[in-house]
Order: sequence, then C-alpha cells, then structure tokens
Amino acid sequence: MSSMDWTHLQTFVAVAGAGSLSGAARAMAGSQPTMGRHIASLEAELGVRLFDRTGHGLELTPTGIELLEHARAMAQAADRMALVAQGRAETIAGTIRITASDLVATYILPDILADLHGLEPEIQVEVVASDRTENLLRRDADIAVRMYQPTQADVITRKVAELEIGIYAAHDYLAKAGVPETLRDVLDHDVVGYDRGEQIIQGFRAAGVAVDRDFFSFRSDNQVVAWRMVVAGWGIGFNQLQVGDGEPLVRRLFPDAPLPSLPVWLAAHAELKTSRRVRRVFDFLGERLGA
Amino acid sequence: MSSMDWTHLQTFVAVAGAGSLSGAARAMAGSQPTMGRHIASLEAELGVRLFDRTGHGLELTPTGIELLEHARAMAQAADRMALVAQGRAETIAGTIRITASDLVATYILPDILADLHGLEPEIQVEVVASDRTENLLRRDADIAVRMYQPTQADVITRKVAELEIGIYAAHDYLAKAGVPETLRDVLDHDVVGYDRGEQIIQGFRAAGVAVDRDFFSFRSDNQVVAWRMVVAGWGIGFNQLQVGDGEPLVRRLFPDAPLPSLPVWLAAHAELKTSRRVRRVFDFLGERLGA
DNA sequence: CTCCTAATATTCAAATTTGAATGGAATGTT
DNA sequence: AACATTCCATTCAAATTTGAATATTAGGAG
Repeated sequence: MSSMDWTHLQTFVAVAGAGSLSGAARAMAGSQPTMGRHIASLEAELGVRLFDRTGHGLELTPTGIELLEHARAMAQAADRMALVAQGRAETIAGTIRITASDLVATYILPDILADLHGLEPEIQVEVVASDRTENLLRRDADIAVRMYQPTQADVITRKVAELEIGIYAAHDYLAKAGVPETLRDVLDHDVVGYDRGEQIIQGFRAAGVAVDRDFFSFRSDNQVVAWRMVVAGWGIGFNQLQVGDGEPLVRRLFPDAPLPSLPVWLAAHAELKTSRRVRRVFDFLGERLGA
Repeated sequence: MSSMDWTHLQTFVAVAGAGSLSGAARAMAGSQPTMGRHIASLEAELGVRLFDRTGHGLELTPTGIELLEHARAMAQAADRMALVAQGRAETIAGTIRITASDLVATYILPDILADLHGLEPEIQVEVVASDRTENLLRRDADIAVRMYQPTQADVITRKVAELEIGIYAAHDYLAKAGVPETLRDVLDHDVVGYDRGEQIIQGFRAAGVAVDRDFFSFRSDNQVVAWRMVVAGWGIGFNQLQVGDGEPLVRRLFPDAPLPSLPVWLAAHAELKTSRRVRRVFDFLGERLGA
C-alpha cells in the first residue's frame, strides 16, 4: 500500500523551508536529531535522495525540488483544512455551569473563577451551589466539583487534590466555654456539623473517642451556614484548612488529630473531549484546585 | 500555528474511507485502538467533531465531510509525490506491484516472474490477482496486464501479444457425455464460462451458432475456478492455448473454430517510464509475454 | 594555519506511542 | 429469545520514538 509516513512529509516541508535540520527543529516542535531521522527515513522509503548535505545545512536535490512541489501541495491542503476547521470549531465563548458544594462554591471557587475571568473573559460562568449529585448527562451542569468520586456513565473524572480538615472554634466561644485539653473533652462541648458528618465521626472514632448521633448540637444541610455558626461562637466545628485558617475569628484546635482528608474530584461529561470551552475550564480548575 | 499531526490526517482519510476504525486498521498498518486515538486527537486538535459514533461504525458529521475534502486533496498530493518519487528512484531494488487476471496470475506469470527473480533478485514482486481496473494513478499497482486496452489518462500502454483461445473438455467428461461433432452440438452440452463471457458468445455467433444467456451451465467470476471445473469434468470450457494445451486431463475440441483471440496489453503510469525498476519489469514482461 | 561558528551525526535514557487482550454495546440472525 | 457477529473503549506491557548531551565535520575569518 502507499504507506509513506505523513509525519516525515511534514518534516520534509519544514526542512526544505528552513534550509537546515536545526532551523526546522526550531520552527516546528521538535529537535534536530528527529528532523534528521525523518528525512533519512523518507529518503529510504522513497528510494530517493532529497537533500545534499553541504555541511552548512541541507540543499535540495533536483528530485527533492520536484517532490517538494507535491509536499507543498499537501501542506496547502492541510492549511485550508485547518482554516475550515477553525471556522467550524466551537468558539470558546459561551456559558459554562459549574456545580460544587456550597462551601467550595462560597470560599474556594470565587478566587479561582475571578482569575479565570481575567484570562478568558468570553466565558460566562454559572455556579450551582449544591451537593446533590447533579446530572452531568442531562447538562444540569457542565462540570462538577465533588468530594467523592462521581460514578456516572459517560462521565470523565479526575482527582485533583486531597484537602485536609481541621477542628476550629471561635475565640469568643473558647473564652466562654473553655479550651478542651483532649479530643475526649470535645464531647462536653457544643459541636456544629453538617449532614454528611460521617467522616468526622469516623475520624473521632479512629482517635479512640466514642461519639454517637447526638454528637452535633447544631446541624445544617448547608456547610456554609454551619461554618457561620462556628464563627459566630455556637461551638466547635470543622472545615478545610484552606478556609478555616483564613478566618481570623476562629482558632484551630488539635492540629494533630487524625481527621480524614477529603479528596477533590472534577467531573464532566464525555463531551469534554471535544468542547474547547469545557476543556479549558476543566483544566483550569484542575490546575488551581490542585495547587 | 499549523500544528496538526499529519499522521492523524492520514488516519482520518483511512477511517473515513473504511467507515470504521477496525476497517481502517485493516487497510493500513495499524490497530483499532490506534485509529481511535488518532481520530480523538485530531478532533481535539481541531476542536471539531468529525464522526458520529453510531455503534456499528463511525459516520462523518457534516463538518467531517467538509474537512475530508481537504484531507483527500492531501492524500492525492501524497500519491502524486509517491508516483514521481518512484519514477526518480535510482536503485532498481524495491517492490513492484503487478495486477493481472487471476488466470494469468495463476498460470502464466509464475514462470515468468521466477525467471525475473533469477535475473534481478533485488526486485520484490507483489501480484494482485484481480480483473478489476486497478487505479494505476493511486498505485494500486505499478504495472497491469490486461486483455483489453486500458484507457486511463497518463497511462502508457503496449500491446505485447495476441493469445488464441481454445475449446476444451476433460477426457472423463467426453467419455460420459459424448464428443460433440459440430459446434452446434455444443449447445446440448454443459458449458463452463466466466462472467465476461461476451467474447466467447460472439465467437459462436460468428460461427453461425446462436447462443443466449443460458449458454453457460456454470459460471464463476474467477476464471481459475471455472477452469478447474472444466478439468474436473463439469463440461466444456474455454482457455488460452498456452494453459489448455498444458493440461493433460483435457482435450482440445474444434481447433479450427473461429474464436476471437485475446490481446494482451501492458500498462503503467507515465511517470514510471523513468523508473529503472518499473521499466525493467515492464520490458521483461513484454518480452516474455510476447514469446 | 588555526580558531570560531554553525551545522550534522551518534548515543542512550526517558517519554510517548503502540497493539494484544479484554469488556461491553449494538445489530442482525437463527 | 438466545446466539453470533461486529464494532468501539480501555488497559497495560512492550516497542518505538524522542531529545539532551556529546562527538564530529565543514566552512570562513583573522
């Protein structure tokens, strides 16, 4: 079969244009040895010498000149194709919907999204603050930020970070109720939690402190509300270090307590593969959340 | 800018042509996962969806159709380049592809090509046994052996021989069914033919024997299969004298019947008249087929 | 003549690409 | 309705390709 390696032809055009392997390597993404090998392979495949090695570069042979004509025709067709594709390509402009827990949506996403807006002003962003498993398939959201690995068909997931949890209480509260000396002392305090308190409870159990359902004296299905209660001095609560350490009204307790960390997962519909906009935001979130 | 991987484009053309990743993998040197990855990468590079995955293959999207046009233009330029390169190749070593009908490929070429191999051991030969009109332009083959004058643009042709046709039947068959006395008697016998039976039919008509479409009681699109049927004793058949007279199990009937002879034409692309290898084989075939 | 520059060849470990095997989904067939 | 077939997606070890570093070569200037 007519099995020439088209990559070699691509290199051929570049080398002929630049006049040297090194020059072509600079012009394309590649290195001088690679260019050299491509030309050598092509010459072997065709059974023809394309260049004379003059010492200060490569010079086309007459045969090379004639073949270059056709290779250039290929390059032109490729350019035309790229142009048409450009026109057909989905523009990056448009809206993207991101869903995240209210805590992440409130305390973490704003900074990141503001930066994104600076880089890609044409992308409009919509945030759905909710911990329900939105249906990515039905486009309830384009991208989801979750603290567990989403398990939906046709969904691409990527773990981007592992967030540590800390125990916090307001200075006001500690002044009033006293500072617990040991983890066990926490049982005698007011504790603020949110619905999914399981991981916190398990952390305490792992530390040898038996806790039960009555552990929390305040609950909310909204993590932000719960956190506001901690800051306001209701009692002892939990939060990601990133958020808790940034709040001057509270103080971190038991930095060495064995609380489990939370994984951060990004998820998007498989369309991500082809949508420039979704891909851009997905990668940006992955990069910034990972840091 | 033009940072598309041309290998992906090559795969694109193949997949579009084959209609499926697996088919393209078969047609090219490659595997189905590789084809899939190339297409996926290309779609990502261009920011465009080229195919719909239909479950039973891949179907071009409208965008894909438009882009394919340009990719095909590249493929054509690549073919032309390969053609010119073949013409300029300075070594005689290399592969040459010869297409011929299965009968010629089976009974006539082997001897000739064996001799060629003795004289020019550096030439690798590939035989495409087919009576379809291969595309010499696309280098489906370098040289074609045909029983009619090829009519393709930019193709050089040469008539090298005129082969006589004979009427044959197996001794076994004649003992069982009797020996026909006149051409007209043949109508009462089983006759083996192949698809292109027109010339045979015309020959009978020229001899004053009216025959119609039911003339043949066995047909095959493969001349070799038809001939094997004759040798096996199915009925009366036809073949070139060179082949028929070399088969001891059959006997020639009506040596004087006015059957038309078959011309033998060689054809090669005009670009190739400068290729030592093609010229050598072309001339050798002409010489040996003419004898 | 010798040094200086800019280029091509070579080497070898690292990164990328590949494909055999496997799983799963859809279609056509018995 | 169960089976067979065909096709695409995924996985992971293996083969290939790549590039940084280095050696080598050729031309030009002083």
